[in-house]
Amino acid sequence: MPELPEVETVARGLSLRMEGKRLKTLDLHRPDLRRPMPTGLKALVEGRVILGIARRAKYVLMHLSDGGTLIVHLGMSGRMLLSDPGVPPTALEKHDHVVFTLEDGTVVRFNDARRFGLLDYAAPGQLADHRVFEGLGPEPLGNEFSGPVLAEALAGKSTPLKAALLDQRVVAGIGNIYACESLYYAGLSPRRIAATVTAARAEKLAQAIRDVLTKAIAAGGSSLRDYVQTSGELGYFQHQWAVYGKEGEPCPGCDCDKAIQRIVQSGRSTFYCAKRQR
DNA sequence: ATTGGTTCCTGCTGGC
DNA sequence: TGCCAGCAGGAACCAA
Repeated sequence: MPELPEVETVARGLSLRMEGKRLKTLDLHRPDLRRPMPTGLKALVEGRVILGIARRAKYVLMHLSDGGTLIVHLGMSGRMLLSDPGVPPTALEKHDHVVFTLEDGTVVRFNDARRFGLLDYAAPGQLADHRVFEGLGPEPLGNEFSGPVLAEALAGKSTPLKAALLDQRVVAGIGNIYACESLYYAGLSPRRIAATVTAARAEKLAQAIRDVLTKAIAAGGSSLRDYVQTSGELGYFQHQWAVYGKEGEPCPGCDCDKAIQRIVQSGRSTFYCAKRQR
C-alpha cells in the first residue's frame, strides 16, 4: 500500500521516463476518483512540458513548464503503469482512469481499482497553499523533522501513539505499515498514550522512522531498476517487514518467545511485540 | 478542539 | 466447486 517509500519510488521511476517531455494529452476516463477531477484540467495541462517530478508526503507532484503542478495521490490501490520504450502502448485495462500521453509516445496509465486515489491541480504559484498540504506535518526525511519536533507534536495528545503516527499533521507520509514497523524498532508500544513520549523516546522514535523509511526506499529503488528494465511498469515490491502481517510469528528482534500480536486500533490492524515494545 | 467512528471502493481470501 | 462475508486501507467527514 503506497506510503512514503512507495510514493518516492514511483516518483523517481516516473522522473526517468517523463521529465523534460511534453504532455501531449491527458485523458480522463471518469469524472472523479475520491473527489471530482478539477474543472478544465485537460486544457490547463496539455501541451506543457513536465519539468520535474517530486514527492511531498504521499503525493506525487508533476511540475509543469507554466508553473502549474499536477498532484497525484495513489490512495490504496493506485498504480502508475508505463508503456515500454519504443513499443506501441497496450490497450487500456480495467480501472485505467487517467491516461497521460507524452509527445514521444510514452503512455502512463493511472490505474486505481479502489478509487481512493486523487488527481488534483495547483495553478502557478498556488502549490504551497493547496488544500492537500494544509496542516501537513514535516517530511520525516527532511531537516525539519527531529526528536524534539516529534515530541512537541505528540505533547498533549491523548490518543494512542500508533494513531498519532497515522495523523498526517504530526508527521507526513506514514501509513499503517510503517507506523507498525517504526514503533517496533523504537521499542515503543502502539498503545502508549502519545503524550507520554518524552524527549529520549521521541528521539529514538524519530530515528526509527527515518531508518525504516530510508531502508524501504532503498529496497524499492533497487527493485525499481530491475522492474523498469524488464517490463517498464512501476509496481509494488516484496518487503521484509519485522512485524506487519506477522501475527503469531516469533518476534525477530529479541529472544522472547512471545508471538507477534495483532490488535485493532482506530479500525485498523496493529502488529507488535508486547514484550519488546513498551 | 480533539478524537473516535464511519464511509468510500473493489479484489482477494477463507470458511463452509 | 461456488458463494459470500470479511478484510485491506488514506483521508474526508460527522458526531460526541
